[in-house]
Amino acid sequence: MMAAKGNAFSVIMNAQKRKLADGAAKTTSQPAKKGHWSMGLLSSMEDPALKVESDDKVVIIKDKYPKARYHWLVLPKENIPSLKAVSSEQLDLLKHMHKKGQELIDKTEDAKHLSFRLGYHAIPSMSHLHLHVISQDFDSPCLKHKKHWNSFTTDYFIDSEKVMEELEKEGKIADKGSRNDRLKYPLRCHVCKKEQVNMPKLKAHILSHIAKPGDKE
DNA sequence: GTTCTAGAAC
DNA sequence: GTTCTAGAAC
Repeated sequence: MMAAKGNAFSVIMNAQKRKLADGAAKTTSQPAKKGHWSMGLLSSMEDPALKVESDDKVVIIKDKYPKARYHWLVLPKENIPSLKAVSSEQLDLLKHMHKKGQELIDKTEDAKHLSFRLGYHAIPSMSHLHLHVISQDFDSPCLKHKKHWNSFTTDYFIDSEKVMEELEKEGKIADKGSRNDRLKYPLRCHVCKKEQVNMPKLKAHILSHIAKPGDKE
């Protein structure tokens, strides 16, 4: 019988493990270095297990922790840290990313009965510009917390069209840092807008909105 | 971004 | 007693 969950030894060891996890990155609060978790998309882009397709400008990967039945990321090969670094110069690139995402949806026969959204997070955790392409079932074991939910169902999630429109009109993307509070909004069904008391209830509820085989369109 | 878990909520 | 969430991780 090895150490179970709560004894003094495992408590100390787990605390130590956690320290080491982030400790590799910083000694003060400075820009994230290579190897820090926020740089993880760089290695994910080269992970054959995640890679879906690529061309001369972009790579498409499966999200490592998908929040729905289909959840891809479209990333430019060019190193663009975030929307803050995007100018008119990249408008064609953003259009191309959107087109590649939409094409992938269109050729995924199994997803024909699902709706999709393409968009960006207002304040992404991970560096390297990435366009989310995500089906709207949100049926996934990786969708666990309020933060997950609200990041895809409030205006913390900004449709790709809106971003491209703003870029075309303003020549840049205004800072969306003020949208951080969206992550703390109450849990609300994205289809019928009914508020749910907690995540397990929400997850059970949204299943009722997914079309089942045999349902009419 | 995830993991882990203390303490609140039930 | 079990479920669930929120905050630390330097």
